[in-house]
Amino acid sequence: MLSKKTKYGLKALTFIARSTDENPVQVSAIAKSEQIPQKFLESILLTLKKSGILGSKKGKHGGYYLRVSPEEILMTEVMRVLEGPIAMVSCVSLNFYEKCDDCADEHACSVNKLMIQVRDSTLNVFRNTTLADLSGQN
Amino acid sequence: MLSKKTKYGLKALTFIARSTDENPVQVSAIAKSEQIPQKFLESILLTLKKSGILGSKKGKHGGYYLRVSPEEILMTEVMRVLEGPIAMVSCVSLNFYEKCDDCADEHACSVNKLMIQVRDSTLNVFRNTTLADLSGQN
DNA sequence: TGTAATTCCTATTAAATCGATAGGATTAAT
DNA sequence: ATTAATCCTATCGATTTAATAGGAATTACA
Repeated sequence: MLSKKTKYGLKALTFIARSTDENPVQVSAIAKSEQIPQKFLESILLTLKKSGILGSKKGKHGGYYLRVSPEEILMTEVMRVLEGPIAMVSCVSLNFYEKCDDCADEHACSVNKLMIQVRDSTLNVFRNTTLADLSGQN
Repeated sequence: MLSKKTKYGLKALTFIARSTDENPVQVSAIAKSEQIPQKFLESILLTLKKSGILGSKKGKHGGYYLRVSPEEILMTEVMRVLEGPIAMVSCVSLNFYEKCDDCADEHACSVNKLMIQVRDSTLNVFRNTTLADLSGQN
């Protein structure tokens, strides 16, 4: 299941992408509009900032903004930052690979084979979807 | 992430599908071969039995067996029994649908749109994979 | 220069879930 | 009867998740 962190993060990014204002978007505005607990949202946007997807301005009239245009923000990147590995088992993860301890030979493992297919089909979606698609700018 | 329950369950089903023995397959044999805690595996196989995928025979020389041939056992069914919903959010689940409380209009929700695509691409894999594929009988 | 408004940071908590274990009841073969 | 297997219920510890709390740092602007 998708974590609320990811769900809130995606909604927030969509909100920011849709904003036409000159000024950066404030956490309070997003929280109110999207019904997200503000303090929780703060920490999520901070994560997105540290990963380089968002930029921020502190102090009065501060807030968050996209560092690049929505068309350039791929779901692969967003999902990895918010949700972690895209693969359902780490032994088929491209970016977070780890060997299974209970599995001698990966290539002989039936779960491995299945999960590679799931990973690839999911990746195919995320690689072909940008924030612009989410925010309806295409 | 895939739960260990599902991972163990898939491995166990594969093991049973590969068994050429006349007699049903015993939990102890699977546990030993696949390095799965036996008591945990017991409860997993029981779940698979209650769902109708496995049959069982009690008492001495008892064990578990497939109720239909591997080619007829779809991953959609197995995954739903072991892991639950295939969708990442319940508002796009076909078999476990639930409305989001924080979301007024589903069709206007950017997360919803994205997760429908992920669901469909994952379903496409599970609908086209049977236990026979996992156990290498094709 | 002071005050208000905002992001930034750390710690804590409550609840839920997961993985595993324990102990025994029930059933069937020999 | 005895043995060996599934079946059933309950519990436990660890981890993760979602959220809250409190305040430090920074900036705009009067």
